[in-house]
Amino acid sequence: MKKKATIYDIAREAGVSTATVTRVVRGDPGVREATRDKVQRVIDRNAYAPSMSAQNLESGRSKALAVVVPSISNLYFAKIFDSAYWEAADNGCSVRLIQTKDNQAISPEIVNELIRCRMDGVLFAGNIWSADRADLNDAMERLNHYMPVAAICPPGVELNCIRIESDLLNCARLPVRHLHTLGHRRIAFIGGSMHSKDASHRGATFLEQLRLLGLPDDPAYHVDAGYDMEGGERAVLRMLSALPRERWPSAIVTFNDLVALGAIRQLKKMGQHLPEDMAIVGCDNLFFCPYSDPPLTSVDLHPAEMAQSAVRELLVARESASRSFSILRDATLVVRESCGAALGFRHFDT
Amino acid sequence: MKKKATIYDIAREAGVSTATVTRVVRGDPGVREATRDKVQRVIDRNAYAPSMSAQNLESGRSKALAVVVPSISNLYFAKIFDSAYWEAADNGCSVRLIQTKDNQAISPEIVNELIRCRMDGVLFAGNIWSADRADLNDAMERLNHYMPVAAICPPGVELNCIRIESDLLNCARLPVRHLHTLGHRRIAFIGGSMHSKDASHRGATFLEQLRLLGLPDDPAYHVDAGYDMEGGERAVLRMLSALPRERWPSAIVTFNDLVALGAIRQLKKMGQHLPEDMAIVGCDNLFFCPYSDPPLTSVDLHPAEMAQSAVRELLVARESASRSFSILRDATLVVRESCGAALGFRHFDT
DNA sequence: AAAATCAATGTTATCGGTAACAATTTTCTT
DNA sequence: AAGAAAATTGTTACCGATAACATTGATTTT
Repeated sequence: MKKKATIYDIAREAGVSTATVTRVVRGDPGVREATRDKVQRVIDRNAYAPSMSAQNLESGRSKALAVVVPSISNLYFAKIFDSAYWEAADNGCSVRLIQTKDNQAISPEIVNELIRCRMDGVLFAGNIWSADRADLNDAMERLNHYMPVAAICPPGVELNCIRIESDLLNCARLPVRHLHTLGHRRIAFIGGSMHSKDASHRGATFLEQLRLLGLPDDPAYHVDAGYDMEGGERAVLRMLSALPRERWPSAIVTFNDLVALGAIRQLKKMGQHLPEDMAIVGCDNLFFCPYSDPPLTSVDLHPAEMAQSAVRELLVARESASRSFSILRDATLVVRESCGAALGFRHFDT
Repeated sequence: MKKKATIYDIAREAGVSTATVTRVVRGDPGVREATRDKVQRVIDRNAYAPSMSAQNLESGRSKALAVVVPSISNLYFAKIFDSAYWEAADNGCSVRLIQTKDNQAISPEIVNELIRCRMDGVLFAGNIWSADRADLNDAMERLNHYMPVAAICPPGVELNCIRIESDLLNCARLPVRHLHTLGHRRIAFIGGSMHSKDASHRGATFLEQLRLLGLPDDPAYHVDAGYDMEGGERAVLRMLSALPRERWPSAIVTFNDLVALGAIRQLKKMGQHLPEDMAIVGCDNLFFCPYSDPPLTSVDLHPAEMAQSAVRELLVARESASRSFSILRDATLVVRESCGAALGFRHFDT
């Protein structure tokens, strides 16, 4: 590897001052054509580009945001990052991706890293709010010294930052109402881990909807399913094994599409026909929903739009002072065949 | 936002020199307990952490790698990034994700950005090698001034960098041989865009395998399918519509699992039973393969391991000089039900 | 008690770039 | 051609941290 060129190397080799090199690099006016050419040739020959560290140090700004997620291999978070990435790029900002090791906490190490990088803003997605309150407040406090903070979180969470709220109310209401309209009366929910506040929040909202419609909220219809396919399979097996056939639900609302995928597989293994014997609704509207068998009805929380809003607000907050407010983007139910809408109204309460 | 604290602020407020602050931050020995406590309190009160820009400038190293991919929403690239991220983290390195706008080129802007950031290394995934040769060599040349370069690419590509080769030979050979063993004689390939060298390389390898086994390499069995589900649907429709029923293939090898998913849907629409009427093999072994209907047999190129190797080599190359060599990780065929292996040997050559 | 040793802390040049201003040319006036 | 104005180009302090070295003060040695 050749020695990395600095602006001094370029200036010396071109026989000009560093200021002139800067002018040429930035395309500033007020440089004689001949000088510009001469300097540009030296720049090209050395593959020179000004060091970002030096620029950031000088300007005191990084022109970079951070997005903190549990895992980018999770399509939901990938959508969020992707959207944030391009929205920031449109505004001349880069985005750094930070993954959390333990899958949930907002650790002091991460806070430190964010501060060290002097980010212009940070967006948290994934359930940081289930961390210990004191730790969380402390982290927010520390971060707020240096940068605006945004978080995609359930409604009503107390967080001293820009809150982009997931529409968990509709996330539970839309599928339940839809299934109710189709004639379903025994509706089950297989939700994420009950240890997560996010998941239990969804579970609570789900139960509330059942009660509003006067439907049975049998605890046997509400089981922990984790966040993935295996969880979905196990949850269905556990739930149905524990119930006599005549008390089986006629519809299952799942925590997300992955859980739904697992649930579908397990139901098929148990000889159920979908959607005739059992309706299924997922959440996140991932790319494969139209391609599952049957095509999966799913709630779309519009993660990309939430991320876009978050980035916009962060960029605004860089300048101004307002730091704590919330934004909500309504969820949408995307109806496909797994909920059995095409079958028309039927009364499932045998 | 409070004024961001610098090491000078901390030093002044604690009544010590900057050197002592640095010592406390790093936990260096040789600081009196009382002094350490005093300084630490000021650090905590101000949520101070040393500026990375300043550190990088001083040390001349960024301790950061870059991973350049077309889109992180693509699960294959997400796996690569994820793996690179943690492998780098284990070695005290961070990883920056860069997405390419046009989905394939290694643009001068990206090269410039990489140099500006003074990355310690860069890993390219996605088909940069299909760019114009002159541009590509130029970009490599420029990058090599500043950092080691690695690329995940097809075998045999001429690239002046560390090449982590995808095992495209087996990627075509394994499914074709397997299907042949099961009795299939008319095997089709619906591949990525024919404009991409990667895709055409796979197509060529596929045809070669057919010839080696003495199977027909009818051009009608080889159609462009893009990279996603829609492409798979269209490709199947186009291929089968153009053929009389008796010349339909009995098996289809697809470019990747997404294309396979689309193909499966289209085949079902056309009334085909899978895998009895038609065997399908995908590629990438994505998470949903066990959950598709039928569960999808797929080739695994082990992207995570490739990324891990790439990062290791990049970290080694930081120190040493060797810069151009290649590594190959064998592909694996993961047999599930979509290829009909469970049905036993049958002769499909009606 | 003076000298030597060691522990704790301070000083300063430096990294690569930019901003603000200073200095030098060049071009234009009259 | 002298002086003014405009166009180029150069100089230097600074951004925040660290390394290398310098200094101070305390403790031990003789």
